[in-house]
Amino acid sequence: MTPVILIVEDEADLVELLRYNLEREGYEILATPSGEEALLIVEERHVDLMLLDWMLPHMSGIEVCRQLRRKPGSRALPVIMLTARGEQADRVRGLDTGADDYVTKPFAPEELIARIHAVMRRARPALSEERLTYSDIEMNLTEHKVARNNRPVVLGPTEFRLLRHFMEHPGRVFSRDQLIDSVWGHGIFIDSRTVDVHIRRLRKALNGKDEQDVIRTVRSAGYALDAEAAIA
Amino acid sequence: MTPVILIVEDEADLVELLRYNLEREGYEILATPSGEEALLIVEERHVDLMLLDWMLPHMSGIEVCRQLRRKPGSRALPVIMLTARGEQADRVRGLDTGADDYVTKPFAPEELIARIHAVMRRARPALSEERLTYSDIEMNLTEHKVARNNRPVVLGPTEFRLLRHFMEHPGRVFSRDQLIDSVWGHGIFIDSRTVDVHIRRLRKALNGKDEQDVIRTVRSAGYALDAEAAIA
DNA sequence: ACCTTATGTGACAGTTATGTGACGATGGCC
DNA sequence: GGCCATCGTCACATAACTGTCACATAAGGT
Repeated sequence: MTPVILIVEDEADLVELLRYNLEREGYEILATPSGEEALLIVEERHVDLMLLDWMLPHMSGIEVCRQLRRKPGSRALPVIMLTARGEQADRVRGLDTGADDYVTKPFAPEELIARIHAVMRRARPALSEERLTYSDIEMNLTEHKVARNNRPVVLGPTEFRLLRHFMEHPGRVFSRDQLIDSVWGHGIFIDSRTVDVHIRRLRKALNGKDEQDVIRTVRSAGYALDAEAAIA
Repeated sequence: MTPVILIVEDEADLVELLRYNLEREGYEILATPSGEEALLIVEERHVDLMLLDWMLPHMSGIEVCRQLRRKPGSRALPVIMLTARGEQADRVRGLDTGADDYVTKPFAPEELIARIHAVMRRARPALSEERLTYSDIEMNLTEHKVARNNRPVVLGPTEFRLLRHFMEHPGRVFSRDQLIDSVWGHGIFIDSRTVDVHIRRLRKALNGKDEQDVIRTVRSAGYALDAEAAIA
C-alpha cells in the first residue's frame, strides 16, 4: 500500500508544491490548513507521516503535536515540523513535543524528500515492533500476520487492510463510503455493497467455531469493530 | 442524514441563489429573514451550520451570534458571517463574537461552498462531541451506542435519531409535526400518529424494569425529554 | 357521570438493508 | 499458456425496520 502523508499547512501554494513533488515520489497526499482538522483526519484515516507547519491559524503546530502524542490509541505517528527561519530558536521545543525532525522554510523539495525517506525508514522498525491488539485479536503488521486467541487467521490483502483500519480506530462506526475512502483509497469508485462482501470475508476468517462476532453492523450507518457486538 | 444549513438573510434574491446552490450540494436548507426567528429555529430543529447576514432588520448578526453562543445547551453551532464590503473593518469583532468564518459580499458561490465544507469538517468534533449526556442516558455518536445506567440500549435508526434530537434539546416540547420535520426530514409526509409509535418504541427500549419514563407526553402539544417526567 | 378527543399499544404487511453464495474478470507466478 | 488467489459485482435469501391501522385506555370539558 502506498504510504500516506498528511500535510498540515495553510499556505495553499506550498501545499500544492509539496503535493506535486510527493505524489511523484509515490506517496498519497492528504492536506488541510487546520490543526483541528488534522487531528480529526488522523482519527479517521490511515496516515503514515505528518508534515506539520509550525504556524497555523488557530492551533499551533506544537499544540497539534502535543495533542497527537497524548492520544492513547495513536501509535507513534512520525511528524516532521516545517518552521520558518526566525523560529529556529524554538527547535528544541519542537523536538521536545515529539516531532521526529524539522525542516526550516524555505527548503528545497529534494531536502524534504530526503528527510521524509529517512524518518519513514527510521520509524518503520519502531512501527513494526508495535503490534496492533484489540480484545483477543492481534495483528503483526511487519509480518503481515493476524491471530485470534493465538489461532492464526489468514486474510486476503483487502481484508487485512480493512481489519487494520478497524483496529486503528476500534469502536468507531464507519460508513461504507468512509471505508472505501480509507481502505481502498480516496477517489476509487467501487460499489458500496462490495464493502459488505469483504466484511463477510473478514468475519468468516476471524470468527472461529465458538467465538463472538467482533464486527458490529450498524444498520443504515455502517460497521464497527466491537468486542461486545453481541449485546443484543 | 443530510446536513442542514440555516440561512439568516433578508435579501430574498440572495436567499434563493444560495438555496439553489446549496441544495445542489446536497444540503437541506432552512431560511428566515429574522434574527429572532433564527434563534428560535435553532432551538427547535437540528441545524448543522448557520449562514448569518451581518445586517439584519431588527437584530444584527452580531447580536444573533452573541446570543447563540450564550445559550448553555447549544453546542458550538458553526456560524459563517456574510458581510458587505464596507463592513470589513468589523471582521475582528465578528470572529470575536464567535463566528467560525466570514465571507464578504459579493462572493462566488464556489467560494462559499468551499468555506462551508471547511467549516463543517473542522467543526465536526465539536458538533458530534463524541457523546451526549442527559440524566442517566448517554449517547455515543461516533460509536452509535446508547446506554442508560450503563446498561446498553438498542435502538433502531429512527429511534436513534429521535432520541438524538431530544438529547440535543433536552426538556423542550416538540409537536409531532416538528419532530417529523427534524427527525424524518423536511417535506417528508407521513401520518403524525407514526410519531407516537416511535415514541413508544423509544420508551420501551429506554425504560428498564424499574426506571422512570424519561419522555413526557404533553397532551395536545407533543413530547419532550424530561428526567422528572413522572413528577407531573 | 358522560361524551369527546388525545394518546397508548399490539399486530401486520410492505419496504429497505444486510447476509450470503456464486460467477466471471483480473493479474501474478511458474 | 495454465494455475491460483483475490477481486468486484450480481441475484437471491434473510433479517430488520417502517408506517399504518384498529382498538384500548386515559384525559379534558361540560
